Amino acid sequence: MQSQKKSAIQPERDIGKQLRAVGITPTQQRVQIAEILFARPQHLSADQILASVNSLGTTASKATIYNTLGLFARRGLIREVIVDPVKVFYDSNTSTHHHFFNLDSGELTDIDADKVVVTNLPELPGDTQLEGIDIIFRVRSSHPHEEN
Amino acid sequence: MQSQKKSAIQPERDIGKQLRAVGITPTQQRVQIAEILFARPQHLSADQILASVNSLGTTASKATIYNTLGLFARRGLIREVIVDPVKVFYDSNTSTHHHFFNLDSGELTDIDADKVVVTNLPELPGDTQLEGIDIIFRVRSSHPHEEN
DNA sequence: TCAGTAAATTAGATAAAGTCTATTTTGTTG
DNA sequence: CAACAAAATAGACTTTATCTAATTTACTGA
Ligand SMILES: [Mn+2]
Ligand SMILES: [Mn+2]
Ligand SMILES: [Zn+2]
Ligand SMILES: [Zn+2]
Repeated sequence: MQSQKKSAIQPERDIGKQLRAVGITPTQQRVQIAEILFARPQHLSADQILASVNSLGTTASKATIYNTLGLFARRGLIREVIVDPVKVFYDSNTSTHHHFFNLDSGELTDIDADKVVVTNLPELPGDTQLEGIDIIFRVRSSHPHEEN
Repeated sequence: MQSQKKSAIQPERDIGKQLRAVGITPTQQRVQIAEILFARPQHLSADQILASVNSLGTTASKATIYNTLGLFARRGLIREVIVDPVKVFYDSNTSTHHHFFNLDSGELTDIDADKVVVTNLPELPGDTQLEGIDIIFRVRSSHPHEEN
């Protein structure tokens, strides 16, 4: 049993492989960020991720957070969701799906792709190719709404 | 023909009525902003509207631009479109429709509602009411795409 | 082991969109 | 014209995100 692997769970290794699989060198910071995001399907802002990383042992700078999130998104490990005018959400659920966005709470919720069926599609503008379709159901918490 | 209306076109009056119809006092600045937006269906940023207003006779401050756009949106005269992470688009087309968003050029284009048919709708989360559905087709100008 | 190198991280400056506050301007009404 | 309310304004401020120049880390090959 000398030079054998330890039997303890090594999630870091797993994530390391996941990152290498898409050509990303798994640094300490990147692994931390990935661990947070990939723990479960969720929607986090850069700020939340920064806070989360720095609440654990290792810290990462704001610049690294943004660099890493951009890199992960370009490599398809996460998805950027633009629904809130003030900040981007990073979505660790990369399967095709849609969103409820609660305008009152700012909460973002997943909708399974098969819950929404789009039958008729428009033809694309000349010389463009489709990158993706975003469907957002904007909802309000139903208490008597004001206007003005 | 003494106290009769002049025969010249008076678009200001028209816009004045449109504003009053939704309970907005038509001030000089608001009318200017409305004239620019309502000239045709289009997607403009606050910055573009500010520049446009100030290139004409009357000027308006940044604060007034934002106040007015917010007011118009709340009263349903225009629609806010959230697709670009860095700025909001104000859409003078308030009929139900969807959008192409060209990620390369930042250009936003309308899609008639009847070009896209959504057959299956998800049930809303408990105690929320639907405010609207946004469907965005993200496209790229088709030249060999880079990654990294 | 260690020098050499490239990749990654970092602090902090900077940029841009949008909001807020205190003040002034404008318009209305008696 | 006086009194008042609504609207506009300058500029300070906040927040998200990017950029830059310097430092740190990690890998490679002798
Ligand atoms: Mn904003
Ligand atoms: Mn942004
Ligand atoms: Zn999602
Ligand atoms: Zn539109």
